[in-house]
Amino acid sequence: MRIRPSGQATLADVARAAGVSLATASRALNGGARVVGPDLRERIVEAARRLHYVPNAHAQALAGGTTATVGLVLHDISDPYFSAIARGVIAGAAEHGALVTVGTTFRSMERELEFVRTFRAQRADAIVLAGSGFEDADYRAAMHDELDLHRRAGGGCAVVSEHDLPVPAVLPDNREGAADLARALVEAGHRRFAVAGGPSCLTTVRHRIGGFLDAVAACGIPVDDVELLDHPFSEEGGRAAAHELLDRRSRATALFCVSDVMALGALDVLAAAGVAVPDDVSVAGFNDVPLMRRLVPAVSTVRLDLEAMGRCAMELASDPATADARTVRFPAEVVLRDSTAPPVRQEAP
Amino acid sequence: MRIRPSGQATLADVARAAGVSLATASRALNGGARVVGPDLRERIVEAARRLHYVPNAHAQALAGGTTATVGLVLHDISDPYFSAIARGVIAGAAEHGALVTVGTTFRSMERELEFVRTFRAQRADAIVLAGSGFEDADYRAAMHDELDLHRRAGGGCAVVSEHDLPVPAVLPDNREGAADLARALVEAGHRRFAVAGGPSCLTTVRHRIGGFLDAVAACGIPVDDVELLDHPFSEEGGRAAAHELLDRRSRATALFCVSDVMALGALDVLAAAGVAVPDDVSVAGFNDVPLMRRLVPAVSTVRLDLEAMGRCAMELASDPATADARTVRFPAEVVLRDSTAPPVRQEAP
DNA sequence: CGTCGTCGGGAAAGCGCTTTCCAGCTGATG
DNA sequence: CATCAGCTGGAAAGCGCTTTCCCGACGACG
Repeated sequence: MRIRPSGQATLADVARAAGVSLATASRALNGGARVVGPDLRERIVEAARRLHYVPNAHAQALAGGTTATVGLVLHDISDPYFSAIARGVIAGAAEHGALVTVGTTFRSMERELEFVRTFRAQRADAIVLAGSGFEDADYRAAMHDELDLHRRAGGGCAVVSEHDLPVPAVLPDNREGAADLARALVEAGHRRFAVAGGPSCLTTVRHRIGGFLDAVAACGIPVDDVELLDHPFSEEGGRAAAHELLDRRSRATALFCVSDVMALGALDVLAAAGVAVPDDVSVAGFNDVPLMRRLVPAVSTVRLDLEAMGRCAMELASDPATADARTVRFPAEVVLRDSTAPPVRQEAP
Repeated sequence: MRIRPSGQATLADVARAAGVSLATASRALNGGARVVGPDLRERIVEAARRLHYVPNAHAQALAGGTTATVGLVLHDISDPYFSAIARGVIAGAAEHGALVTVGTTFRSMERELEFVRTFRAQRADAIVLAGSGFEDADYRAAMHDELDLHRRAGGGCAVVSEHDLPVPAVLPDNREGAADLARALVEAGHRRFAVAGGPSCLTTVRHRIGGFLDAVAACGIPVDDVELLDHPFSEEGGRAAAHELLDRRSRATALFCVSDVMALGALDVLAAAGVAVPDDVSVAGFNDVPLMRRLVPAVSTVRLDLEAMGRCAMELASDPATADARTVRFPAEVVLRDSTAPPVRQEAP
């Protein structure tokens, strides 16, 4: 960005000021394997303070081969889903004394790959991919290569959510969670469903929809009767889905949104259209982002412990014992609140 | 964290594979000031791809003196206030081709200083401090020194919210916003106020409370009658404040929480205690974090364009012309929603 | 009293890259 | 035809640090 005239005191300056060699100064300040005489040590530390010495992390990384940096790739940091995960990752990294660099992709495969390359260039100790993977053969192959090279160079990595990559992964029970939700809705008496899903190129979306449909089918309800509303994986997408639902005068009694933010958008539109939730239609989301509990009606959803997942991903990525692709599953627990209820409308035949 | 056996292809490998010198390889891959013959260039790029060459960012930084990195210090990334600011900073940085490294302090002055030092060590191009500063002489002096050294070394920096430091700053109109809110409440008929504030060592808190009290006083209401509830600057703090309010059987008709997350906590407790909002007591927050609009009742607050503020801070921090301490003010706009209304309860004399 | 082991210190070799400076070549010019 | 720009490629000097290897000094020991 800008030219940086060094201006900073270097270790050589400190060594000179203290009247010792570079080696001694380095040892005194980093407390390496070797010990430095207490008197010299004192003098060096004092000189460093006097000169406002700050080691150059790049030089250290270059010379020492270590960085204490982890790269985190996610879609959008202001999305509560990702910021919860990020919190976990950052907390986990802090315990390792590492810093987290964040790349936000806004769901672009290219940007995702680019960030991973950048993190490789930074020689990040670990790379964590949050957010689901794309179901795209080229993307998967490219990402596979990148991560493979990264690991071969000694770096760790982990993904949150299904990526279908042979790397350590934190896997929420998307399928099961969605299936449980479906069963709960069927049990409550629902027979006609609508599903608002994001772009089906996202693995997470496919799994959640898949789990939901399978369970519905298992309950003896023809899957073809389920209305699929394909819209972006965002609040705006949720809005669009609700609009489509209204436009086609859907007779669905329950709407499953594959993510809470989509549910948020849908609820907004439904409320504006005067559709009562849950009386006219039940609505459920997925993730149990903090605010779902607080809305009126409180939104039914499927809970995931996002922060713990982030932390776990960080552990997996930094654990050298994870050379093999280990996998940690996280349970998804259905939380029924006020936005879902048995269908009450008398339906036409 | 771990030892990194290099394993990666280096520029030297690429040069050798292409049968050229280091210099040429570097020039071909970075498109520097000098041109490389198209045939050689092609050969080099091809070799780089074949070897999966990724430049070592640390070596580049060390040799070139440039990093394209910005350090962001904030309290908690999962707090919507900060994640909105972070989004702005990250977006701004992306436009400069820079990456953002995030340090979360959880409101610890020591950690804040430590992160700034770390970012200096990384030779970050810019350092952005989000979240308000602490009103602590030692902290201020230390931070002043750090930032001064950083800038003297050619780095940029900026702060969001009042820090009382001679560096570029993005200043929300905390005082005015709180004062406007106070006036609006007085106009609505309120006379007895309670203010839930975070620790008064935070500048932001002081300004918001100060602005509120000044305006109240200017309306002829004795400031001593305003109940000050001093609790942490968090949802938990908001809860505690509400509890205190209930415990002391306060007769306040309006509760001003200095931040939305505090209001969130307070509303939760009030609802649980059967206190009706706004009928029994009006509640207002500050920041207009996305979800405030969605709660029932929708929460009155003071809007700040957080993302724009983050973006602006990034610009200030990266603009070399900002050597002098420039300041950009952001307006704070009162947004009255359903959580505030004229007091209706007949009050005892 | 000579020798060996140990310990604190220094010299120097890189880590991987950018960039200056220099050399060789081409083509234009007097 | 000799000379001089004008280019393109290479050699090498760092950037600031860690770490290996070496060396001198000192106490212990035979």
